[in-house]
Amino acid sequence: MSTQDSIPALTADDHLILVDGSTFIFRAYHALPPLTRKPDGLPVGAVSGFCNMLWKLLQEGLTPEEGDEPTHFAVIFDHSSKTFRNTIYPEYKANRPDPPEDLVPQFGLIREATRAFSVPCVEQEGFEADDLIATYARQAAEQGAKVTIVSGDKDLMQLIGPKVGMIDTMKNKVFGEPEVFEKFGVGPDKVIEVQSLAGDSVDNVPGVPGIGLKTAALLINEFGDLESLLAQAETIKQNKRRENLIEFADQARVSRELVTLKQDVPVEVPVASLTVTDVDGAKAVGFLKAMGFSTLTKRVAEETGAEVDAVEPADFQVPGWDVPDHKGRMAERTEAASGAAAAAGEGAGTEGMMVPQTVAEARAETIRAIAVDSSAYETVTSVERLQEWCDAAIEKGYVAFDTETTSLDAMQADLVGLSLSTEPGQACYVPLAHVDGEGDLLGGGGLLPDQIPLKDAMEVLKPMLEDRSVLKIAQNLKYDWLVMTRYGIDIAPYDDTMLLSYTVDAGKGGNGMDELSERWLGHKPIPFKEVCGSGKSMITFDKVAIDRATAYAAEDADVTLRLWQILKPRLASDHMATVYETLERPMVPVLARMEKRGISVDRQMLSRLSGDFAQGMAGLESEIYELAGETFNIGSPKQLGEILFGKMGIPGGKKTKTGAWSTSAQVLEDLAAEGHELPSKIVAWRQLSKLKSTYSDALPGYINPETGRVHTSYALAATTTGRLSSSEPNLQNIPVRTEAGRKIRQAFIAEKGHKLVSADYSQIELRVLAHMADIPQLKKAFEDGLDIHAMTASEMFGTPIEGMDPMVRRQAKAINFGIIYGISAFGLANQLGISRGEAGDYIKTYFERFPGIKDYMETIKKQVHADGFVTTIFGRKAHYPEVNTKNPNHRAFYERAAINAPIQGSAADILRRAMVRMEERLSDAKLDAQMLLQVHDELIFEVPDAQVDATLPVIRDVMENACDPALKLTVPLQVDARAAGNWDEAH
DNA sequence: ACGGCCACTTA
DNA sequence: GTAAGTGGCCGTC
Repeated sequence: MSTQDSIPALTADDHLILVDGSTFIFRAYHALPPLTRKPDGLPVGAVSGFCNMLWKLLQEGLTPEEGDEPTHFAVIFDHSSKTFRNTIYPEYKANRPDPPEDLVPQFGLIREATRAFSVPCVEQEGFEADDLIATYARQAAEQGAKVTIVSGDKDLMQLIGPKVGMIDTMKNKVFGEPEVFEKFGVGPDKVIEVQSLAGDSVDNVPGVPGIGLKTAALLINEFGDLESLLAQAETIKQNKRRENLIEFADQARVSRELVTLKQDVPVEVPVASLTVTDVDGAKAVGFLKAMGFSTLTKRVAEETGAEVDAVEPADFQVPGWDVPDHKGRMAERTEAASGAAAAAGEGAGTEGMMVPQTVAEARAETIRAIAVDSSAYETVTSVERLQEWCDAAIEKGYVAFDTETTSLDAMQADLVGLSLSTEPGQACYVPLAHVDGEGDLLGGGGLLPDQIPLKDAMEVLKPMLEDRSVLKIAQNLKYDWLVMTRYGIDIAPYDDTMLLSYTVDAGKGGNGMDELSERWLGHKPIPFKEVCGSGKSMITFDKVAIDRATAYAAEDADVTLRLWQILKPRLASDHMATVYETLERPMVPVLARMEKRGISVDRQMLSRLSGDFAQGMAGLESEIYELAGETFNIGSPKQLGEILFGKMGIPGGKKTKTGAWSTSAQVLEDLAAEGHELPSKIVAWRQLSKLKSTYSDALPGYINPETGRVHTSYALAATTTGRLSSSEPNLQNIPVRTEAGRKIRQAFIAEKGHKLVSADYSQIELRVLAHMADIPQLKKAFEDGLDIHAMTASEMFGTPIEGMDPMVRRQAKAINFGIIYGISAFGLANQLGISRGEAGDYIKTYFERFPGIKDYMETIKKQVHADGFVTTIFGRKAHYPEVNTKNPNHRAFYERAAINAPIQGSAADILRRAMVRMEERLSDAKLDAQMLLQVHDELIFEVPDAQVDATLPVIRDVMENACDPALKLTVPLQVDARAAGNWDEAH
């Protein structure tokens, strides 16, 4: 090429940076918080991340050291989705979903951004960005220059070599040979071989079935490369592996072609022309101003000498973005600047004048810029230093804290240490009960030196942790609250980062600290299992060496503080402060106390039941073996399927997702109805087996040896809808349906001299629906105290409520439930055992009788597609980020979930309101009733015998009026409450 | 030892 | 058709 001759070649002094633009966009979009431009709501989160990274790289190179600045620089993009790889293998990247709607306009914007910073922007028809990067990297390296690829894409790792490095700026991670080895189990030169075997589900590279990265690395390390392996495949010992390697040899060869990057693309832009030129300040500032990135605008202006005020924001079209659609919402948001800066502590400088979104983003940007360095933390070993940390917390007015203990079960956990952080990057760990982890032989386990005596530490900490003017910030505070309360400390006031995240982002992903840290800080905290191990070899935290414990524990406090600074301002920007303050935060001590109280179970009774169940199972077992003509494992659906549909030749078996015979209760009951004897015995056996293993056998193991009671753990941030969940043990699914099951429930008993009171809302979800969808007939029926299912049947079929056929009522009941679940003809047909057509007719009739319900459903669907979330009557949000998927089945699923969420979630909100008020109302009435359990529409209390009559009305009153005064529900709520010696009779 | 699948339990 | 959690089996690590 003639141009190449006129430009000097690269030299050993040159440094070429190649930014993988396409993957950066996706990564930035998902990793960074969503951010929209102020005036029109144009999504610019990924653009912001990109500009910050680009500017940093241009300024500093890869390290802040001198001499590492790039001499050559380019951002490489994919041109279109079809490349030469699709000719080799049409399925390549075929299962890639379409990019999210709000990401599309950012593709063009990032190209604009690149040009605004005067950086070459390269893409080429028929080739992926990866191929261009491979080609440029090879050319530059051959000319002796240093090359750095900026990407997190593992597919580029094959390029790494002496001259070619790779860095993931989003995760602040440098990839060299050791990192490649860690990821693929081989060096960069063998990455292709491993990938061709392991395949890649994301890119739809097939590989060889049954071979993952681990096995692939093993094989390549043994045989050298793919072809040698395939040539010697016969010698592989493992049957399945050998067969697959032989059968799928050609598939592996195709895979190898797919993953091999093309290093000889006839590039249209020569590598030597990718030189760095000075940033044109006015041009860059114009772009940044147009985007509304105030922090970066200022920084770039300072560095380039451009006058911010003198530059007009750049004007350009953004394809795929409709401005008018978003104006209304944005205008509303702008008004809500209220106290967002104060919300997160130090509201410094200009923040007070910014809108909440901008505060939140500016905060995130600043915090991300401070590196998390787990070697920089302090181990506090003296009372004096601890006092200084507490003073610092009091001075600041807030402190992040975290406890380290001997157990994940807060009810059995002993305090081992505690960490504090008052500003990002600064944190300490206070070891209190670490013991010698090594010398078991010499009776190790002695308390290690240089630890503050527990009692002295608590004396220093207590005033600060209980100080009303110091906000304590924790991740999943309920745990720490339970631990600290046993040491006589009542933490207040507090914030919980897990609940903050749940409040603003429910449905977008988990709310655990590690996940939040990666999502918001781009930082992966030290995993617990790297400190304590896992499984059988797991050690308790008191055996962890103190320096290691400091790195882990102080990092948790550091990360928690950062998350708080990022998430707290979002309460204002997202209008979620009331939800957090009335439905989330106050639940922490309420649930903690319920967990602490626990509930009594009758151990003897459960043990007897286990015996009874075992006997019943044994009887059924022999009958089953007799009928089957052989013994087999009844608990194995696979073996059972072979007996029923293979050996016995019964036809009509359904398939499960994995293609195996379905042996679900539904299938077995259908077979029983056809006159087969075996299936119903299997169903009966399975029920007994479940009752025995999950309940009568397992529950006694949860009895706490100190309290003699069972303490469940409630998760506040586990569901998308706002419901709680219960685990270890799950006390929200204790049997009630069958006689045998109710025996389990009878084992939940009141303390001597007490009764259990169960108070449950009647039809709360249908009432909520009647209110939200504003259905006159339903509301009237609830006001008149009618049988709602009978009334539904009467409306639909015109039959009088008096003397109604129970089967007709049953059908109406199924439809009512179906409505709550986002009805489909398929589901209703399944439930009622009728045809899809009949079910469709029922639904049609229902919608004709209750047109408001149909309107409600359509409105919800529109909302979720437009906003990505739906809301409950109290403003809780449930997000469905994938609802706009093209897959019709998935789409319909998310739509049903979105229809259900406001109904289920509003009911959950009402329960939460009742729970938050309950304790005070009881104590005001001088009642000693204790709230023990919550089961979605039911609360269980333990009440002194003498107070039962006085307590019931109070409980009912609180529950029935739980919406007051925030909201006037247009249907009455009805609560039924009863007292008895055990849960079954109270229910 | 761990994870996916299937089955069962609840509201 | 919605929302959850647990236990046994069974294949992979």
